[in-house]
Amino acid sequence: MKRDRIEEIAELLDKRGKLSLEQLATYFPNVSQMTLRRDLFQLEQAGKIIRVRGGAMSVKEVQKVSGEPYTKKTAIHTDEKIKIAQKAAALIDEGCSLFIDGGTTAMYLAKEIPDMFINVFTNGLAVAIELAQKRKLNVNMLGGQVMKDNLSTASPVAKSYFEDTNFELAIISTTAFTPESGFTCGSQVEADLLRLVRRKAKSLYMMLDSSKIGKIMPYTFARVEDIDVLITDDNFPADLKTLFSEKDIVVM
Amino acid sequence: MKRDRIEEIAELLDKRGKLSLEQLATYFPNVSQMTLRRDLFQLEQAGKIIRVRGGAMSVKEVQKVSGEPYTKKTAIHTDEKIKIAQKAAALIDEGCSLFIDGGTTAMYLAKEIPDMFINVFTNGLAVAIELAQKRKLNVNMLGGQVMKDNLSTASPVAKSYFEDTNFELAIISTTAFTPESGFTCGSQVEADLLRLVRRKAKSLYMMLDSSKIGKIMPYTFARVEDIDVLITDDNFPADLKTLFSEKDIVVM
DNA sequence: TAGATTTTTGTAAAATTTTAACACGTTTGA
DNA sequence: TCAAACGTGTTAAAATTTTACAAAAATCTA
Repeated sequence: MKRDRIEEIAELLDKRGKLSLEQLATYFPNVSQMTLRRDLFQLEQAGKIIRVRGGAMSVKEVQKVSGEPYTKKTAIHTDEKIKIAQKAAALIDEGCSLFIDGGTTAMYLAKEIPDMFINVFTNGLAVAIELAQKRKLNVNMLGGQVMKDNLSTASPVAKSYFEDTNFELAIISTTAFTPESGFTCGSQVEADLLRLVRRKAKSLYMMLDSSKIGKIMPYTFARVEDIDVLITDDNFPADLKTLFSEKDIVVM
Repeated sequence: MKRDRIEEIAELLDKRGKLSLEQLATYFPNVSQMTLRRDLFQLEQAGKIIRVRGGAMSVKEVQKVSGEPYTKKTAIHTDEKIKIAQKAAALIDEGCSLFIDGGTTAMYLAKEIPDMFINVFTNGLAVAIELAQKRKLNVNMLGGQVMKDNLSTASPVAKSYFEDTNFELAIISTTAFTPESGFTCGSQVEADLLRLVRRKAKSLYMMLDSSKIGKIMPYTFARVEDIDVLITDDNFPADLKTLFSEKDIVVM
């Protein structure tokens, strides 16, 4: 039981890279934090993890040369995003061809996608690296100028790149949403890219964590009626839910 | 002075592996612990160290353990590669536009390039992420299929991408070299890309760590006479040095 | 060069996390 | 069966980190 738990913790850390003690505690509700602490201590002794203030991280994570998440402040709304990502990952069918954007939610989606034969296009550097870990999966990176704040690329040249590529599905996450302005983002070229993706894809799934509702960014890249499925979390307001449902958009 | 101190801290940590804040404080008696703390925070952001309770440890230290395919590669001959990267970084002038490839040596180069106003094109995902950390620097990522073994992209589409872009300098690293076959790599599309880069760039600097001498890969992308500067380590054989020098190629 | 603005630094309190100590139930093995 | 060893939970104490604010230094600008 102890052994099992410790192994589970090690696996979790390998998957997540880094976990706080509180997050660990939610995974193991029937033991105390002190016990988990002692487990972490043992794993540290074994050289499998590194304890950092607030929790621990897997050694593997550090070994990824410039691995992103552990430096980033991914702390915000992580759990919601992971849940959304899990829902989205479940919607992907083997053999399909899809586009994923470069946001942080997309990053979690990349982690959750199981290793299977699919073609993925992305404009996210971190997303591409994460996906490259999977053997069966084929990753295609969109080129362009790298945006430093979210590690994704965008460029007008993408248009020509897309000419010869096809994908059935696009799963994108938004940084801001209001019913009036629709889904918006902060950069002109990014909006251009996403609009292009929207037109290219047969279906468009949108990942929206509820913390982004009510925010408006300068450029609209999609409106409510443009999407086919909305993937969100439990805090999604009921009135918005009906708004989407009325337009035959699946909310999950 | 801040910059210097931070660098000193990074070096110290690379040497010692792990240091407590108190130990650090004895090394820097004229600044407060809070300042050191902030320095460590910055270094953590840059991905060079990991802060642990009580102090910090260098990423290198952790990386010395075993790891994944890409990681494994980076672990070998690290010190030589870093030295080569430092030499190469010193050759970059502010304001210029250059291409860097996606290899592991290029990764170290990316780390060594100071934050200045330059334009960098790269086909390396990890390289792009590393460069994106720098404020003044502008990064452009080449798109294409992601090669999982070295986290770089290559695609025939790159050709069209390059049509409107210009760079004076290309610094690329090779995976194999012999005087007869020249600089070779393992993938057809990668060779295509590098040949294209070679023709686009006014000057071509090649990074070659001596462990790669004598190895041959299937595709030649450059011959001895194609390059302008060869950047290598101290173990570089004297006879090869003369071979390059005879063709007016700077060896350093 | 003076003045304004930004950056860097120091101090001390507040918040958080970790450790230590002890008690209690369970398992193990003679 | 009993005792020793082990795993666990609870609490208080210790240590570390973060935050907030002010002062000093450096940089920029007119």
